[in-house]
Amino acid sequence: MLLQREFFERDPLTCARALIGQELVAGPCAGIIVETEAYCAAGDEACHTFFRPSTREFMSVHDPGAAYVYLNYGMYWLLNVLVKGGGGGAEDGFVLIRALEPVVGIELMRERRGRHALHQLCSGPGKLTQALGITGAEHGVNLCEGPIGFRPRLEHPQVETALRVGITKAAHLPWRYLLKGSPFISAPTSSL
DNA sequence: AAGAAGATCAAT
DNA sequence: TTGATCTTCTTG
Repeated sequence: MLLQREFFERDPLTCARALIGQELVAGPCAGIIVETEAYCAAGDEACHTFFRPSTREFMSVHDPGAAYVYLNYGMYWLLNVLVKGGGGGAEDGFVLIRALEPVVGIELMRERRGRHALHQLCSGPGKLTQALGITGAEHGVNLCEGPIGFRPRLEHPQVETALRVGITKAAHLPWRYLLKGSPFISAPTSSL
């Protein structure tokens, strides 16, 4: 059973934290989410809605739980989930899926990635989409219906926070969430 | 029409 | 530390 709409009817910070320890499933592959980041539609200069009209349009026409997939640096697909806590302001936004612990379909992930080591398969937002076969073709699809979606997994994971990775604007906000002690995260944590 | 910026990654 | 590579948006 996949996580349903009501899970994504919360603000980005709450959702980003709640997704840690859950499983991301994509067809024959799956992994435990060990790293996410929250982006808020209002008051967050790093969120695409701040400088991209097309992203604001995307938010307005899609339901919570929709996949927001975009090409970064001309090379890598990044997967977000649209969340809507209501109000159309800071309660709405996106959660970026940044890293997984590979669990199912590991051989296929290895083929797609061209890497063998477990910790090199999904330890970054561009890596995990490649490992799971997620591209722009999935942009806009709803993740509550499969074949891509989220499965409940860990009951009470220990979650840590840190600064978001790779951004220049609003870089001081501690909106990165990590599964405590996981060796599968994308980068060392930065101090707050 | 042209340019800049960008939520990355792997090789040097 | 650097190069690869392309979409979106802004400026002329």
